[in-house]
Amino acid sequence: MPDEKKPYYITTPIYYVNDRPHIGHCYTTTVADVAARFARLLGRDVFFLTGTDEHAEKVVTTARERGHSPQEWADINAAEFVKAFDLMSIDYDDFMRTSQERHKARASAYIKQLMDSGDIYLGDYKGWYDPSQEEYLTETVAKEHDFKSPVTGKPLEERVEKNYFFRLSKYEARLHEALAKGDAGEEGGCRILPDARRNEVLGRLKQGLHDVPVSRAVKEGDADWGILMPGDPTHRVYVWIEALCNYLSAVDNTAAPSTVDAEGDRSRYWPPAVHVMAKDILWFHAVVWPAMLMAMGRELPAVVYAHAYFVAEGRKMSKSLGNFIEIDRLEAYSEWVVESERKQAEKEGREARPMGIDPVRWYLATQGPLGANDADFAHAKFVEVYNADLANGIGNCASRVGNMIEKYFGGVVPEASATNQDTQLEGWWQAAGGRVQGAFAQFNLELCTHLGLLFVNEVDGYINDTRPFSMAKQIDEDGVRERLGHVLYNCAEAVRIASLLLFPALPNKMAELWRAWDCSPLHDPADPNSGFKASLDELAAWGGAWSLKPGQKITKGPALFMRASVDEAHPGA
RNA sequence: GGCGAGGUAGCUCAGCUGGUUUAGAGCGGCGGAUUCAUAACCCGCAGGUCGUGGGUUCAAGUCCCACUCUCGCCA
Repeated sequence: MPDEKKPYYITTPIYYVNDRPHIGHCYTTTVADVAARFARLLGRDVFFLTGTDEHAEKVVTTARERGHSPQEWADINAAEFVKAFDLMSIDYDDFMRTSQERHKARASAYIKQLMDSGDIYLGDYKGWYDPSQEEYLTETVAKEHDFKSPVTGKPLEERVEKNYFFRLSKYEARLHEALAKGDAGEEGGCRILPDARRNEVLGRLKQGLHDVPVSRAVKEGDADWGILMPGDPTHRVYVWIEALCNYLSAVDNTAAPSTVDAEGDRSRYWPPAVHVMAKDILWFHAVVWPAMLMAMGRELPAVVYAHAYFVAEGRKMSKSLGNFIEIDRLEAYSEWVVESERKQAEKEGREARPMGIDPVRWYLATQGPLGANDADFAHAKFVEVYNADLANGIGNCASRVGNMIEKYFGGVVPEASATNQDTQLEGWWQAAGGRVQGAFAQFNLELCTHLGLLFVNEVDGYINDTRPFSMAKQIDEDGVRERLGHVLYNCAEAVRIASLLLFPALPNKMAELWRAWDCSPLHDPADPNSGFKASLDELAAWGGAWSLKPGQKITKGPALFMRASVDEAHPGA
């Protein structure tokens, strides 16, 4: 037992609370969840943070339109995210809401520290103001519209306003250094992944850094929403800056009130192992945030991972096309009862079961835009991947192994080979199992997951080679029963080990398998979010303490994943 | 406009510093074998001008140039 578990802190962005949860939020969060589950499986002391970003001005406006206070409106929408992540089987450790006192107090303290050190100063902000919309436009947008309001067409006003700025320019050299160290994998560095994104940041960094505004002037009649600049109630902390602070505020035990008093000491989690996000907010996370941390004398996140986007049926998702894949659509998939399951259930005289959320998680985790390129969420592809990996893969394999043990050995796990005569599967695992740690260290979740699937393929091949079903026909002949037992033990043990690697992506279904096979490595077999009883190297040791024991009962149960057909009625419409 | 990535089998992609063979994998498709299993699993097949045109070299998806198309980042 490793007595010292290395902390692993992973975060998603906190999501804009005015949004409705959609596939983008779910993707980022699922990726983080899969990573967190792998980390837990590898025996790490994991802290997984997600949450909502609530202090935008738009929240005030929308709340007013709907007849709510900003807080009420934020409560309503934050609850939607909680619900969505619940649906996705996300096992986060904390859900940070920026309107919570703990965050406001700590974030405020960070800003004050930066003001005291001179890293935040009062300066002049020059910009193009659209009086009709009461907002500033960026230089680009202003130029695009010929310095006229995009809405009313009236001329924009060039305005100067007092603003607080963060001295980003001061940290240019140190940022270069930190990113270089991150590339080299050195301690204290900050690594940007994937590489294509790192290059973009580096390229932009070369053009030099300007100080960035970190406040907005408080206007007459503004709602009391957000965090005021410490010592200056005429300015509010810009939401972006404040939002970034949540990563620190969630685990900080120095600012008041510290986590020691409120949540328990979480300081061991800093710095984060990885911030996961979509590429649009990379700059803030890879440059502004690390610079702020430097200014505060804090350690930097080890990895900043910026994935690309999901598109829908080959088309970019947009409001105008109205083709956003919202949470309801993912929920519909989880409730999909495929035809083959319906028929099978009828035959067996049981209730047909929906496929659950795991197939959606699987698709997101294995087909998602983890690299620099966008990925497609298409119904036909969903069905293809579902059939190939889940129904024909782990589902079918678990089913054929379970069936043979039930049929030939009355559902009792047979004796393992004592003679070491058959090491095909065990050998495969010994060769491949070690790759999991390395792949995880590179944040290569696809490989981690894929290794589980490869092992399942190996079992399928082994069954075809050894033909236990043929042996069963001569089971009364000398030694056949014993040999058959060995073969099936190997199959079952290999499937058990594979299921460990598949668990992070398929927590519900693998937990179901473990219940059926009476071998749950979880503290509470009924709860896929309960912790592991040991770490992977122990749990997955062939014939080790956590292996299947001869004599234990295996129940075949209904198939984990029944084949779907692109032709049948589906929830994609 | 500036900087960057890339165009390889129907689809998604591997192919590092040029020469292991007739350019690979997965999925789909096609054919075969098998029956423990979910029309599944296993085995075999895909003949793709490696975006276009030049060039370097004994030898180029793999280097150079031009062109073209797609995409990303930025102002």
